[in-house]
Amino acid sequence: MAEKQLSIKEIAELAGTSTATVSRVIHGNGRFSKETEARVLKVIEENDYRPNALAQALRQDRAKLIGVMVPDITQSFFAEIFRSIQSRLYDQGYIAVLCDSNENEALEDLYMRELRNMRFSGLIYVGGKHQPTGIEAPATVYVDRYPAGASPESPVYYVGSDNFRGGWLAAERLIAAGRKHPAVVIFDRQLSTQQQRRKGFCSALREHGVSPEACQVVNVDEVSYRQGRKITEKLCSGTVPCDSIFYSSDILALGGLQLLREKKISVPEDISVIGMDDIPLSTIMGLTTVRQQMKELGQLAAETVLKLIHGEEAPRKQILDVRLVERGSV
Amino acid sequence: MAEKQLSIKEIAELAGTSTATVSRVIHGNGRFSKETEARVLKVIEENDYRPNALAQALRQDRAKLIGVMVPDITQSFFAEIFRSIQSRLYDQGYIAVLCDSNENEALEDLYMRELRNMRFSGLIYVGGKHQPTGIEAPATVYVDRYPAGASPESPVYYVGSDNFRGGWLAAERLIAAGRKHPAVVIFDRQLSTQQQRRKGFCSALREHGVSPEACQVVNVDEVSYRQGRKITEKLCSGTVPCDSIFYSSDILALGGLQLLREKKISVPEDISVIGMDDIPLSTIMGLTTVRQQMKELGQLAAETVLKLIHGEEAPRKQILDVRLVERGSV
DNA sequence: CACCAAAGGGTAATCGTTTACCCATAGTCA
DNA sequence: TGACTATGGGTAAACGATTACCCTTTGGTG
Repeated sequence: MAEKQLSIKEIAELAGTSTATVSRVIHGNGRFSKETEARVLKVIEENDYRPNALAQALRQDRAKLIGVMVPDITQSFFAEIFRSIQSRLYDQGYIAVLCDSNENEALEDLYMRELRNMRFSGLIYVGGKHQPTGIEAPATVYVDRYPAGASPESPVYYVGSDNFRGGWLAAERLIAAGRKHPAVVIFDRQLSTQQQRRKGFCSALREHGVSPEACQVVNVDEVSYRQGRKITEKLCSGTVPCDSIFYSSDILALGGLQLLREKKISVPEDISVIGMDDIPLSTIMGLTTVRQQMKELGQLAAETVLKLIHGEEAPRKQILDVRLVERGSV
Repeated sequence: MAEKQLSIKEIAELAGTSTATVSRVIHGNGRFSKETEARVLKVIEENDYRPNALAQALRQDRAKLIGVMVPDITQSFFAEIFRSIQSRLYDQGYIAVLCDSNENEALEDLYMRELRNMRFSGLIYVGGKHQPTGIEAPATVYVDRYPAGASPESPVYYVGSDNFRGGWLAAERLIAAGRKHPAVVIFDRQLSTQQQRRKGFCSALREHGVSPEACQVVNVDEVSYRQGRKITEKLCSGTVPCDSIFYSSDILALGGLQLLREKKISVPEDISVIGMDDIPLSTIMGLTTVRQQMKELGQLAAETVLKLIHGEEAPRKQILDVRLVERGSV
């Protein structure tokens, strides 16, 4: 089996035609008779022939590669999205090339150069801060974070969750639990996702007659369990009263949960905790959270980038719904 | 900046030489004078020229791509390893292509076909069960799990942790804590890593005068928090006494920890718990565990595959040390 | 002076596709 | 009948690099 990959020339010879005809049959475009087609297909089948991807790409100056840029693949939120992207792209004959930039813009640019040198046909930019420099990516879709540089004049394709609603749902839930002194923990004030969550949260408070002034907004400079702990400790020992916390990421919330546990501060009696994302771990830890549809985000992103590549129309902005998942930490 | 990628022909023209000379200068092999070299390098520099990866690969029938096959990238153990592989390979001008097989052998084979069609030059097979079929991978390194099909006659290159010692350390620690009725939770009895951990664990018990019969060995059919919970519940409610558990993965252990907490079974007073891997989450959860050097595993794997590609000698089997990390769950 | 080797560098074939042209045959229509 | 037009399919030029050959010049050696 699979002795040696044949070339199109050899296939043509075996089928008694020219390479042009073989190529036409493969792509179903050109002109050929039913009989010729059958003959060629048979030979292809028998020899398990597949066109050399490199030659194809060289000729067309486009490889069937799609870059997927993520800030940190060890975060299950991104990993989950990547999986779904990869699987969707694979179905369409495209390879997803994961680039973990480690939240590092310089590294991002280096990866972009590499992708470009490979003549990639599209880019899915997950959780990125800036628009990649200089290099005009062929087809680009932003996922999760809306790029800072985007504006009505330079629109982008975006797939994300309804972050505003996420914040809103979290606030509503805390209010329903009778909480009066909430706090919000966000990652980076510049990020669109974080901003939206905060805004949604504060709007809901206002709506329900809770003064937003009663709400502390603090931020951390990294999404990690450690930072979740740290900020929670600060909130607990601060002078401002605090009876509930909305973390803009489950990772932060879980770190916080752990600290509260150690401090013997009982959840949800003394403090209510609510997260966002709903990573697998949250189920087991009993964290109430706002669920993002990770799988769907990835799928939609993949589909959108493929549409762009094929020159089809695609919506500029696709927002998926979020949902409150009750687990007992509120 | 970066208007349009120039071709070697254009570079040659600008430098007043032939493409052959440019190519020679780039690869530093052929024959050329100092002056020519300087002239060519200057033009390359000025135009930010980089050889078209596709053309290069087509010509040499080898692309600078290395497949990295993992069973589940959402597990931070694998994600961490991938990161380190990717970064090391990138330094040497190679691109890591992550393939998440979802523990699915059929899918693995499909990815292998794709990789082959792209003329990949190497494969790092992380946590894989079987040796990829048919397709003779150019240079292959196995990480973590030792492939089932390997034997002295068909040796493979392997990078892994000292799993036997990992089990041993865990057992020693439990014995030191005065535990008499340990249990071991492993994933798949067929996997070399799991076997070794169990063997190491049991050997240490024997060594310290604890009869291995007193030790329950149970297994789960998936590495997940959920399975960790489930098996722990079973262990607690069984008729066999059980005062300590060694989980062959932190993910399982954390699931167990959570269940014990809910059941108000106090850790470490009533039951000691010890995991393996030391994923980031374990720090925060206070899980005592046996640490694998993930970063180093990835790095070593990347270096080894590069050596193989370059036709250099490389050790067949590289085993990294593990270390007990005390955190209070024992 | 004849011969040879080494240094420096150019020519062109090649890798496996795609595709713009070109050509032959047969059928249609005025 | 002659002019056209499908229809089916072949030829060969790209795509951008690498590299086996070949050529020229220079200098050394007998």
